[in-house]
Amino acid sequence: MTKDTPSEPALAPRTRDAEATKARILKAALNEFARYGLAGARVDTIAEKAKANKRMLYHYFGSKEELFQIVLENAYLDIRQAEQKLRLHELDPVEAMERLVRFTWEYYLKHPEFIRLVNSENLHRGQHLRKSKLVSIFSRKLVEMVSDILDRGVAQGVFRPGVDPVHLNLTIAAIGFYYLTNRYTGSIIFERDLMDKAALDERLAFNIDTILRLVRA
Amino acid sequence: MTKDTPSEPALAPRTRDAEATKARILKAALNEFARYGLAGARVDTIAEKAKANKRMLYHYFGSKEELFQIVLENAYLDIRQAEQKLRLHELDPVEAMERLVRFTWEYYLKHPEFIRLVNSENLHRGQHLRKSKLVSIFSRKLVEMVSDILDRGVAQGVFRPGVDPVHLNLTIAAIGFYYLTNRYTGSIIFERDLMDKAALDERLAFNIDTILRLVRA
DNA sequence: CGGATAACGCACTATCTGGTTACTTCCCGG
DNA sequence: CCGGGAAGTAACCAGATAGTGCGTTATCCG
Repeated sequence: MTKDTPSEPALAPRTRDAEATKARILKAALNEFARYGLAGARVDTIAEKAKANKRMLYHYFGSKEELFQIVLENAYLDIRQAEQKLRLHELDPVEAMERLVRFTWEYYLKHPEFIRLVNSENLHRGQHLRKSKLVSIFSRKLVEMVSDILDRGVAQGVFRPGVDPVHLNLTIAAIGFYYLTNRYTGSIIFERDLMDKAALDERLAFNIDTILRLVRA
Repeated sequence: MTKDTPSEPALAPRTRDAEATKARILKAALNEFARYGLAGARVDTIAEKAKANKRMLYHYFGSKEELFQIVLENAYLDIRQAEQKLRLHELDPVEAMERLVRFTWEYYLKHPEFIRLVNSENLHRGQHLRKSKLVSIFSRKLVEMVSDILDRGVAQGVFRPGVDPVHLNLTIAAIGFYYLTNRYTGSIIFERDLMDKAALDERLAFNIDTILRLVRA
C-alpha cells in the first residue's frame, strides 16, 4: 500500500510508515510474549521496544490478546512454510525422514520463541490458535508430507506398514521440543548442561536414531 | 508440632491449626499456579480458595515466588517418590521398561498440574528449581534406576549396549509430556481430539513401542 | 495547493496486584 | 488461671497495568 516512489532509495527513513510500524510491533511482541508469556508480557514494554507509541499498538491490533493471537499465528505459519520448502518428496524415504527430524530440531533450536509461544498458548488451552483458519490448512500439508514419506518407505520395503503419521509427527516434534523447552529444569535434574554444543549434537543423533528405529521394517 | 491431644478425635475441627492452613494454601497455590502460571496466578485468589487470610500466606511463605518455589519442589518430590515405589528392579528388563513408560504416561495424565508447573518454571529459566537441594538427590535415583534396567537388559542380551540412560529418560518423558502438554494446540493442528479415551490408549501403546524399539538389541 | 485521511503521541485513568500495618482472638504452658 | 506468643483478620497502600480521549502532524490525492 504505502510504497516509496520507485525513484527514491528504499532506505530513506520514512517518518510515517504503517506497515513498518506494524512489523516492528509484531517483532517486539513476539520477543516479549516468548520471554514472559501472555500474562507476564507488558504492553508498555512491547510499545517501547518497537519504538512505537502504545496507542498505535491498540490501533492496529485491538488488544493485548489479539496481538498475541496474531503473533502466535505468524509463528505457526512460519514453521509450516519452512517445512514445505524442504522438498522431502525429492529424497528417498530414509533420507527424507532424517532430514525432517533434523529440520525440526534445528528449527526449534533457532527459534526458541516458537516453543515458548506454543507453551504459553497451551497454558491458555489453545483459545487463541483456535481462531486461526490458516493454521489448520497448512498443518494438513505437514501430515500429508509425512504420510507420503511413510507410504514410499513401505512400498520400498524399508519402512514397516501401519505407522500412524499423526503419532509419528507428534513423536518427531516431542523428542526435540521437550528437550529444548525443558532445557532449564532438565539441566538441573540431570546435572549436565543440555545446551552444550556436544550435548546438542548428541541429542540430534539420538533423535534421528529413535525415529528411524521406530519406522524401519 | 501442634498436635491434637491423643484423647481428642483427630477430625475435630480445630479453629486454629498452622499445619492445616499451610496445607490448604499449598493446595490452592498448586491449583492456581498450574492454571495460570506464575505471572497469571493471583495471590488473592490463592488465599481465598485456601480459605485463609492473605496475611497468613505471606507469613508462612514469604512471597509469591517463594510459594511457587515450594509448590514446584513438592510437585517434583511427589513424582520422584512415586517412581521409587515402582520397584522396577524386581521385574525383568523389558517389563520394567514398559512399566516405567506406562507409569510416566499415567502420572502425567493424572497430574496435569505437574506438567503445567514444569512449563511455567522453564519459562522462568529454572530459577526456582535451582534453589532446591532435594530435587537433585531424588533425580539421581531415577537415572540410576533406568541405568540398572538398561544394564540388566544388555547382560541378558535383550537390549543393545550404548544407550545413554539420560537420553532415554528424556525420551520417555518427552513422548508423553509433549503429547499432553500440547493437547490443545495439538488437537487443533491435527484436527483430532487427542484427549479422547481411545486416542490416549493408542498413544500409550505407541509410546511403549517407541521405547522398546529404541532399546532392543 | 489544500484539505481529508491516516499516522502518531501525550497524558490520563480505573482497576488490579503484591505486599504490609495494625489489630484481635485463641491456645497452652507454667 | 493468666500472660505471652502464635494464629488469624480487615483495611489499606504504592506502584503497576491495560486501555483511551483527544490533539498534532505528515502524507497523499484531487
